[in-house]
Amino acid sequence: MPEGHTVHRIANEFNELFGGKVLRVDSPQGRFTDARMLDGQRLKVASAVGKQMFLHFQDDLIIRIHLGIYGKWQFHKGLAPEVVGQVRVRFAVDGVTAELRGPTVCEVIDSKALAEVYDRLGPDPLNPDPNGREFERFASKVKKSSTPIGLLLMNQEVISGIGNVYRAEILYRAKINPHTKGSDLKTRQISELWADSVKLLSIGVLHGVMITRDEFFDEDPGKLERNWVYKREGQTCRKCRKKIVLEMAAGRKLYFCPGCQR
DNA sequence: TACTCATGAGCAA
DNA sequence: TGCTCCTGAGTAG
Repeated sequence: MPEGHTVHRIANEFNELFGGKVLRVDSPQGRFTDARMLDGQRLKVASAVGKQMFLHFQDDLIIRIHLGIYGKWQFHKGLAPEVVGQVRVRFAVDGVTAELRGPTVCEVIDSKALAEVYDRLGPDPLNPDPNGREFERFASKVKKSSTPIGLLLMNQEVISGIGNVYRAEILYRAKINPHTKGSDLKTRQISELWADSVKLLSIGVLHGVMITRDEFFDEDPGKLERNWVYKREGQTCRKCRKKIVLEMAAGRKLYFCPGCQR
């Protein structure tokens, strides 16, 4: 489930399992041609911004990984398993192997290129600045834009880490219609969107799934009960009983409640 | 077995 | 806006 919370979880797991260690790196599929260059290097630290993960090795070697829709990580304890299917890259130490399949991006960059990636990305609710500067960046981009908030939340230059599920759920929780222009939102509403993003993504990191109903923040109720509107088109709203609507917006499915989100 | 769909994003028109 | 790429799960027949 590659929205920002998944990527941060994986980065945490990498730090626990591989941080400070010398890694064996190979590409069974053969498409990650830089695997040989990284093999035998020490991983300093893993970090994440939005949906992108960065593995920082010695000598200014950084692997940038973006899962896209299809990308997946699998961690195996014990002996390295036999390769099944298309494995882009494997990272291993004695007793642990991490396999990456189907990423949109898996490439080696240096710190200069990393800075350029950081510049492009909007603030990440999972890396909040205690001084509130990240919120200010988000608010200023939203206020200046005549684009609907439903599209702005999906734009990684505006806020990074939000995907289709959180987009729909965060707007529902804020009772904001996704077609509302960014510039028409009140500061209070933008502030609420940011605060709720911080909250929901943090819950997501904790559980590993996207739970957006407060009553289930402590325990996952299963995928049919986790959300308010996502994938619930045609079903009745859990609050106002109106039917949840599904529209296509910029090629992606957009779910909302026409009663609660006027 | 074949087809459809998905939590993403870059690019051309 | 539509096409393309990447992979695997679920479903129809």
